[in-house]
Amino acid sequence: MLKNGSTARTPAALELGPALRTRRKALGLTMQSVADSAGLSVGFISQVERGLTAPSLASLASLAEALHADISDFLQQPFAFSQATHTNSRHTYSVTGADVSYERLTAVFPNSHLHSVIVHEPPGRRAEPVRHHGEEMFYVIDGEITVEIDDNVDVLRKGDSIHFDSQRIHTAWNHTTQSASILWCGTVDVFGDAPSPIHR
Amino acid sequence: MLKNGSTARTPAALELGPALRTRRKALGLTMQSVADSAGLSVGFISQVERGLTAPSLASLASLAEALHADISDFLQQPFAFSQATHTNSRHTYSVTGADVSYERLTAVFPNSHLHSVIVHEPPGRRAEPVRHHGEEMFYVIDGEITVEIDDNVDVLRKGDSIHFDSQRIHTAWNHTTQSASILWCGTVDVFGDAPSPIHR
DNA sequence: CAGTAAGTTTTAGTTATGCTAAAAAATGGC
DNA sequence: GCCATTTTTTAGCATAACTAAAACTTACTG
Repeated sequence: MLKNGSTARTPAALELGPALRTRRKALGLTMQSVADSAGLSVGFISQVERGLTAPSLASLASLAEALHADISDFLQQPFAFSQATHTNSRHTYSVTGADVSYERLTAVFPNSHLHSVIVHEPPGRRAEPVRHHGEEMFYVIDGEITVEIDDNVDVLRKGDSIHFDSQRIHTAWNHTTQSASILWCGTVDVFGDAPSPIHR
Repeated sequence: MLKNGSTARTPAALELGPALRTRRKALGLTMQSVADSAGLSVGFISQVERGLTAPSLASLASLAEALHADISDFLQQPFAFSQATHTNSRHTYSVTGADVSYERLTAVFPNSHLHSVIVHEPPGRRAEPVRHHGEEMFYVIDGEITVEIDDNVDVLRKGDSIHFDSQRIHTAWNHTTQSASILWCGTVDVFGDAPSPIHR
């Protein structure tokens, strides 16, 4: 992989070993005991922790389990950022054609996952059902909307909320005759900061 | 790995392929283009997506990058779940001693990362500055609060919001004489549903 | 429907590396 | 100093990660 240009910045790999070691130490365990409970050899643990070798996903899974952690705990890199937005000075997006508008609440920083918008949904408009990665949460600031997840229909009124796995087929619409304001929050990149999803 | 008792439940592996495929489809990409940008072969992509083979961490990293996603997005087992909460019927927590109260908005499903609460913050109360993994977002439903991130102080009023990396040292308090209601949303497990990390 | 182009699956093969076992080297009481 | 424990190093094997190319699908186009 080293000769492969596209992987030049080898992201997580550099941190993986040390992270595993830190975790093991935090639990006060010896390489031997971890090796045993993960079904691997001591020497190998040593190699992995020092980044001399990368474990297979299977081994990493065993390791994580032995360390009572989640695989993903070892594969992320931290970063710092923060941003506030204020009611009056918020930039509003409108999709041409539709009369929905969005106010963006979240910033983008390397590896940020959380995104949030206030959506002003006009009466009647109905979006295509979709499914994709991530999770979402709606909180109704004003008005009412109907949410359909798989075959489950729910009416949310002011102050209500819903939280679901985006892999379920979902859609929502404003069934009333007045505009609704929704605070949407999720792990899905709705802004297309990352090169945007192309739908046919 | 098959003979290894401790890995019996081979967790993520089973879902990894499909997850990658879902993501690729969501982006409207072809195996060829993904293969190219990840520096891998088409056939291999096919094998991986159908779970016939497991990619190495390095390849998985390239893949994730090509799919504009984070490795960890693919290593969690998806599960289907959704839950709505309604204003009147929401369970309210109160921490004994303090007079803050919380209304929980999110559900827990395996590997869910998104958590959300409505926090009713009484005047004056001030929490310890902390830093930890994850991201957070506040939205002020009612009242006002002061948020301090690193050395940056911000006053948020009704309708304002803030989004930040939890690794920055942060704290917030209600500087007014009236109660404030905050919608808090983040990737941090504030409920302690997941087995908690062991400190020291 | 034939013709072809784009996408995906299959197959067969090689190379690389994930991983082990065992020996060497630290580390650290007593 | 020595012995017990933990970690590092080395050498080597076998698995499976990965490729290239051919076969199969699907869908469009005149």
